[in-house]
Amino acid sequence: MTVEGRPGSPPLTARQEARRRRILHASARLAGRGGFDAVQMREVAEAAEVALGTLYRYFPSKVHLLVATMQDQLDALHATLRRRPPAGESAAERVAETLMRAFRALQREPQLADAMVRALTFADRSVSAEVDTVSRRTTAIILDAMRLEHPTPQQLAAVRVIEHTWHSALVTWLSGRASIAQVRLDIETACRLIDGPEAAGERPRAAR
Amino acid sequence: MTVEGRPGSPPLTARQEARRRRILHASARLAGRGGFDAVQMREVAEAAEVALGTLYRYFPSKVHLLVATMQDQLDALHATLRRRPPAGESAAERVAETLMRAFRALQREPQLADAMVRALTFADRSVSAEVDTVSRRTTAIILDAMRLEHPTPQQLAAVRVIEHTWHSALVTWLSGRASIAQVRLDIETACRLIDGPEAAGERPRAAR
DNA sequence: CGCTAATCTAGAACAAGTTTCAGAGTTGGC
DNA sequence: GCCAACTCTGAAACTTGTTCTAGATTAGCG
Repeated sequence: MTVEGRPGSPPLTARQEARRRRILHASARLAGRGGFDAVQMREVAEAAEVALGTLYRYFPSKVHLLVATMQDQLDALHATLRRRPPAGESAAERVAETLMRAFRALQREPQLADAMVRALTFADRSVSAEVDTVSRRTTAIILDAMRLEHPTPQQLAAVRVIEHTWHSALVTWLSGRASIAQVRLDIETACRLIDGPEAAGERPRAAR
Repeated sequence: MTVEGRPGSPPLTARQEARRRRILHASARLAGRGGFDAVQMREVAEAAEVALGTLYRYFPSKVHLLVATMQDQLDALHATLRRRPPAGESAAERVAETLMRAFRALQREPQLADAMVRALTFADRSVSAEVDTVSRRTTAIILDAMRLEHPTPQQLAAVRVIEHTWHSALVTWLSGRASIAQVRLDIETACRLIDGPEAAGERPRAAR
């Protein structure tokens, strides 16, 4: 029914792919200004030179659109990180460094971050597949940073908590209820879980 | 400007207090059925026998209304918990038990939980004061469960991460992306942070 | 009581997300 | 090149959150 950029569904023609790209671009640009509220479906359609009905065929709701926008941004981030991997000594350090780097990227476009994160947490069941994709990509980024051959089940559990912390801390920062320092502390605290409770002596300390 | 039930602002007359109560009651009832979407301002106003404009004078937006509803529910929960405190031996156990108990309470009214949590995470800056109140009450509940005389800074940091985990896990459960077992595991994982990385034999003992 | 300011009501009006529909344009298969 | 099926467009309509207005009610006060 829906076109969807996901590989697997009917492949898009070049023009369709271009439309999809224009839409995502317009979405990100509008979000970069006023945040969630500034992404108005009529304006996105106009900016992407597409009819409103078409926009809705590509993305069945504003939330779908913004979650897709987030997938896009995450991909870009992941690529960047692969090019310059984190340098910490322990897995915990590398994860914390990676997340803080992602965080600084979001800081540069706080309005865009606002739009994407609000969409993500506001998403209801009808978007759960897409949200899940975002979640899986986030997990992949964290696991990449850990650089472990065989993460233990406990470490995987730790990754889940870290992700929760990351999302929630982001939300509190975006709504002005936590400072950046606080976010960093929260992330570092959660990352302590990676090295496990036996962490003798060594405690997370800022790399560099 | 706004009436607000918060003590401090102009005291409400009995009729106003009654209106406020009717509104919150109607809100919770509607949320208990269809969740966030079912809480429609016109319907709340009608059910509470109040004009739409009055509803907006008491709660300046749907999100404000639902966050206030959450404050209400949290108060009730906190009272219940005080009556029957958690019984675990370590602070971590008691916190996990408390949160799982809260979680079961929410499970009984998943639609209501959905409405409240969605409102909470969707809230923008204009609601941050109210959201902060909710957050502080949650913190109080957790600290109560820990029953520590002097929580260390690290333990306070752990509480923050636990709260993040709690919120975010709730969101993923509500959107059908995590099972209850998974939520429990996540909460228990986060609670491991309380007992601290030095987890040797005995640690934070209950002040009892 | 009677006055004045604040509050409440009913209802219209507005804004933005979403749906719908008729007609024009594309595409893929033959 | 031509047809059938699908896609896109433009515009109107519908829904629900939010705002506004004019007139009724109520509360506080002398």
